[in-house]
Amino acid sequence: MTITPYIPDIDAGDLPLEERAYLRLRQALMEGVFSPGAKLSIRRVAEALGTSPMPARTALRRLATEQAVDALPSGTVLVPRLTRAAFQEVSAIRAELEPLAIRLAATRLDARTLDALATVVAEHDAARAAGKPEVFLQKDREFLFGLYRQAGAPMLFSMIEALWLRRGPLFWDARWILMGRPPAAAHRHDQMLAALRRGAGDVAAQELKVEIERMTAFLLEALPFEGQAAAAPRQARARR
Amino acid sequence: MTITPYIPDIDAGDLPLEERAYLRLRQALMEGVFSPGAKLSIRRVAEALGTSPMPARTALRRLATEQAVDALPSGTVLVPRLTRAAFQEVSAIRAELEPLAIRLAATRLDARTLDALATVVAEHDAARAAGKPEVFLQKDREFLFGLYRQAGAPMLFSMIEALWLRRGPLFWDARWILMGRPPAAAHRHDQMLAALRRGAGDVAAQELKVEIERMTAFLLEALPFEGQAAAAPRQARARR
DNA sequence: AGAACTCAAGTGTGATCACAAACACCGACC
DNA sequence: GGTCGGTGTTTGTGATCACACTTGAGTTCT
Repeated sequence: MTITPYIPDIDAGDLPLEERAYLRLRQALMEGVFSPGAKLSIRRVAEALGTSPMPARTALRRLATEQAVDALPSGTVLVPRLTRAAFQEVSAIRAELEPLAIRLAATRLDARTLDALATVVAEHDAARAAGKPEVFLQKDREFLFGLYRQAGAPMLFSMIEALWLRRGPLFWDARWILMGRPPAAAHRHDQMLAALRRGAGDVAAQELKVEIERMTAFLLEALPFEGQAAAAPRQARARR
Repeated sequence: MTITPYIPDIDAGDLPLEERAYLRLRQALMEGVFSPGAKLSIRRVAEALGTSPMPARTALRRLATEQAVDALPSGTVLVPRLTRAAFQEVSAIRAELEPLAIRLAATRLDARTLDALATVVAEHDAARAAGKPEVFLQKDREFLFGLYRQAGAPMLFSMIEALWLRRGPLFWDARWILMGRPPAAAHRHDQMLAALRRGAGDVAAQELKVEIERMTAFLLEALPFEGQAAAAPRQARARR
């Protein structure tokens, strides 16, 4: 069965084709366009992108480097299927890095940014009330990354992005479950904003850490993880 | 002046040329073979690697993706020159991730591994006494990464590697300064091992965090960041 | 009928080529 | 002397092609 996935376009400026291919695939991955376990063949992706295989090849290799996709020994690329252990690992790293980003951002936030973020939280809650999981998840991302961007730490930012990227396919499956959580337990974004307004970066960071750990525990219960997967990284390949 | 740096070979098994190119460049970068600010042209790297430009191109793009090198808008790749802020950022991330790795590893260490690591610490001290900075730094890496590998967290491991990669060129310049530090203040590896032997992973993690923060503070004082490096730019051996 | 084999289509890899933009160098000009 | 402009080179990009390996379906043999 050869599926040719639809890959959403982006508002590409004059970027090189390779860069555009990379960004488009990245976006598609984070939005859960590909189902876990799907095979991403170079030629087929190129076809879907409307380019020659070359840009698709480099883009896929780059994604494999940051472990956003898995690469088989043969070089074939698969959409990762997070195991229980891998999910726990991603969450543990998030629980360290994202609070760090909050602490760094706390010293640089101004009132205007805080107000903008409060709006995002309101939209987030509205999306939950309206039963729109896509908007719900998007606003969640928007709030947190809006905060992380203020940290002024580009490397940290891209590392966090990579973690979310890897988590993407899983969260797409979990979107209904996540939105259905009791609001009281669901998010602490209001409390975080309040802490940040009074300059208590450490408190906000701790709130976030708790939120991540709580959601992780919840999903470990709620989600049916499959036994095996998360292909091993490329090793020596048999060649005779 | 076209310098064609010597790039050390690796014990490549059967890997594709692109993968080998990536690993070789990565290794060279971490060992400080390239001086900060150097321009890495695709064709020249390919020549030094003995391949066509193609594998060199993909390898450089991959390194740029994980921010191990800097990419100009034109696509040209430069060896990063760490600014003061970037060095602080890398250190702050290390201070979160590496203790996490220690905590994860603590529950999985066995006596044999601990003994092997104790040997590495001994060699580390011997290298300091003998005044061999290359061995000194190498043993330091060997000890810590030997520990991190035991964490059983592949994604965390490769993120830490990426941080060291970025820090590589800087540390090469700092090798004499680092080795000259008073031994008492220099490393807490013995204390870490002792803590791990009695199962106190949190204590070991805290030791490491303190070590990282202390070394960062030390280097922020000792290294001339904005101007040019103290040591004469290490010249790569001309090849041809 | 079940298993091993065969073969053709599909796959990733890497070299080569064409092209446009960026760059460096050197002379002419103010 | 310093600045500007033109020109030849070098650079990154992307398409195309050849090749070896993998894969899977169809066939044949036991």
